[in-house]
Amino acid sequence: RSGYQQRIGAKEGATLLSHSSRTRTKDKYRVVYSDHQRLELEKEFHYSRYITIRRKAELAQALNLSERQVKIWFQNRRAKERKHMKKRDEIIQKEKLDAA
Amino acid sequence: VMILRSRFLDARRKRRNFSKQASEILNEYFYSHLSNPYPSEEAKEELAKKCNITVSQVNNWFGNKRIRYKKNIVKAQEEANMYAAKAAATSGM
DNA sequence: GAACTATGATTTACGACGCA
DNA sequence: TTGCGTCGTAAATCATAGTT
Repeated sequence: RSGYQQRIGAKEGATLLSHSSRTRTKDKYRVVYSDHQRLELEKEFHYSRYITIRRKAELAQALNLSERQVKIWFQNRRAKERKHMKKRDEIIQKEKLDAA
Repeated sequence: VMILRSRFLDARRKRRNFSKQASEILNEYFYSHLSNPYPSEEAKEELAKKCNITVSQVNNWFGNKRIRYKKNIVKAQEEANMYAAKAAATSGM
């Protein structure tokens, strides 16, 4: 799954400039979460990488975030973990310089 | 507790600029694929190898490059439009 | 060396697609 | 059909390196 069909074939410039119609119903493109919100989310993640429906509702309430934001935060957090894992063993594989 | 852990471990953000040579390779790819500056996973791996950086860094580089390139174009265009309008108003007087 | 700019990395929020 | 999962990304923001 590489590359989005919608972009393929777009004319130069148009590709980069056209995507401006992104919906984003939020007032701000993105908000910065407080240290407290981040800490609590991080604690929950440490407890379990996949949050339950119930805990999601409780956390959202406690942190004054929407359940959607909590859901997406967990998705992003797992993506971050995968990215770090990938980067770690990419570096390990780089120690193939023994040949050199 | 882990409060300062983020601030401290976030020191991963210690960075060094890429070598002039690596930047050259990345820019060559970007500008020769301006119509679709989205390298495939394979292309990213090849670029990473040639630049001696990780694939994540290639991803970061393209992400930053695309948005900054676009911003410069938009900014230049707005400036051009602003002066064009100003010139039009002046000559109109 | 303080101010400013460039640049690499990280953080929110989605769109597109997958699967149960 | 709903709904959460991943993947790849935009755009904003952060932190530091480089420049003036």
